[in-house]
Amino acid sequence: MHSTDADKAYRRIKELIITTKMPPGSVIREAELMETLALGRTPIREALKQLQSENLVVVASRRGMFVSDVAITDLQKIYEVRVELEGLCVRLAVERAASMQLQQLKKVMARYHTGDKLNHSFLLTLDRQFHQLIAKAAGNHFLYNEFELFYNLSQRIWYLAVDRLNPQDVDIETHFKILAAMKAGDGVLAEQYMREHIRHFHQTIRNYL
Amino acid sequence: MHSTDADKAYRRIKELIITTKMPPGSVIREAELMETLALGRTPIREALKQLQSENLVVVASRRGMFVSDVAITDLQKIYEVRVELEGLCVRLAVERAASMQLQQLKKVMARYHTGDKLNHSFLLTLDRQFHQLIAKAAGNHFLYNEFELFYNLSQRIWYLAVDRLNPQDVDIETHFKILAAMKAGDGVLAEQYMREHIRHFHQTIRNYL
DNA sequence: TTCAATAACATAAGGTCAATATATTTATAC
DNA sequence: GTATAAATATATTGACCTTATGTTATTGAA
Repeated sequence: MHSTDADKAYRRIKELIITTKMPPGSVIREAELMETLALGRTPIREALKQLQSENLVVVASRRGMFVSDVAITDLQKIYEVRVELEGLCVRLAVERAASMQLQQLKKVMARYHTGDKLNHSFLLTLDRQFHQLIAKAAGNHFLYNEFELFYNLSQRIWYLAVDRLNPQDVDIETHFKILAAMKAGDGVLAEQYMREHIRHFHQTIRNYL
Repeated sequence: MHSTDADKAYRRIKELIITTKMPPGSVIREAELMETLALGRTPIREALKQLQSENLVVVASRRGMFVSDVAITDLQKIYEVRVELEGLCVRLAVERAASMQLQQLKKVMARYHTGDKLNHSFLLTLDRQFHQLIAKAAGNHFLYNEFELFYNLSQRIWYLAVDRLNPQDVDIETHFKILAAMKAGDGVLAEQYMREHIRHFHQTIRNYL
């Protein structure tokens, strides 16, 4: 399975934007990215166009491209959609998740006990995997696409505040509650925990911003 | 305000796909679209790439592009997300809608009384405008983007069944109930009606499919 | 009948040229 | 001399066209 240059460009630029290595509002020069990534104009352009539709890049016709800005109000807007989306995810996951998928969740959470609880990037990876597995387990690829979009937007804002954040701010504990509710087959409770978890995440960031 | 060729191509091809003039599963040839739309290869490609990210086009690398297929299960998947998304839209709209936006809704609904109730395309236009106004009134452009995506997917399936549908199947009545609840400031009730409305829409189509 | 070589075809990528928005400079009027 | 406006230079994306590459179907021989 070969991935195209356009896809490589897409993934790399997306990573740069989410981690704020390309900070919000900064100018994007096609020529610069062509050099940096050692790729042609076409794949770069396609990647940027895709990122535009994901609200990570803004294109001003014949003026320039920019990493999309992050308004203070964006956090609220992203949060209020994430809560619904991922609430739905976990509710559906309880109905549809195969036992294998629950096992995967358990395995991911087991890493929490062995890993470095003070390492930001470790905790973030864990959180992403957890949410991704649940979104996958919902068995709805349309929903999964939306989940990815909003999780990315959310994560970028997290990176904006990362220097001021404490590791214990990452609320991994609720993951265990969610998982327990899922195993018990209680979709309503699992959703409630998920909503709390996401609300906590966003409120923590808001306090530091 | 000039729109680019790529944007024109995007809008025209999207319309062709949603109205099933380009039916699900059919082959898309870049060269053919270049002739039909009298545009170059670049804008066509950009449009198709964008439509790919909206689940309307499937690109098989170096093999061909296709209008995305519609599985029977897609209706359910799209429905279950639409219900949440638009439920949230109307709930937020009740909190945030300016009085001008409520007036616009009223104006759109007034057309229902004067228009041709047996004309499918008229009713569909009305329905779209109604849902769009509410989604806009929610004051969250991230959410609005998602709304558009899922409404489009939903509408395409509607077109698949249009020949077997009766005009009275289009449940415009509930629009009035939603509007009334909105004016009364009852977000919970408005959301409940919206969910019913969307459920009704999808169940009707399912019966004919 | 099966497998390998090849031809045909479609997208992927590269590079050039064109269009346009913005900044800069220059000329003119007051 | 200064301010305003027109003209021009520059920078950046938009579009086009050519070439490369990979996939599939076909054809022919073992």
